[in-house]
Amino acid sequence: MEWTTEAIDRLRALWAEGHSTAEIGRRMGVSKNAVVGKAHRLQLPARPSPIRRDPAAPRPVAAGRRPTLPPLRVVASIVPAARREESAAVVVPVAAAPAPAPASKPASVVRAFPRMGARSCCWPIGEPGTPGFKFCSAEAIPGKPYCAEHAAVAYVRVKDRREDAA
DNA sequence: CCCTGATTCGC
DNA sequence: GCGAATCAGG
Repeated sequence: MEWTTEAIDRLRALWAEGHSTAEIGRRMGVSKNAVVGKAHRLQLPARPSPIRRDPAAPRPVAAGRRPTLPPLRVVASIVPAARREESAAVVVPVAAAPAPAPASKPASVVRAFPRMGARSCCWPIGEPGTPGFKFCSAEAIPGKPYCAEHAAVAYVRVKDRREDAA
């Protein structure tokens, strides 16, 4: 979005008229995030925020962006099924997945992937891209990519994710 | 689920 | 600077 002076004027006007950020976004053809972002930068008068932010509060870590987890890119490609699990978040042993430089499929990982169709646990053991890397390979729960032991770790309820991820 | 605005930070 | 991702609340 190129914030021309005209666009900024319009944003200011709509903001002053009390439209919601999403509404302003719709009218201007941008996302509401773009609107709030720009409004914030312009230091337009803040709206009453629905959320409570204790100023000196123990903010989890980073509100906006999660800490960068390049590993998830690699791991996600290893265990795509896990990402589709409803209402669940995937937890992966971080130590097991420090992504090597390339974000695109490392051949070593591809080679290490268990034969598709073999219902063996896909839980990564060791470091992807290193010689010792392998998968758990215990018998997986039918319909899940992991054995019972690792499925218990891999699938956590989303609402509980914060506790675990913290 | 839908919605709200605020904040962070990779780009 | 931009804005998606994420937050937290209704």
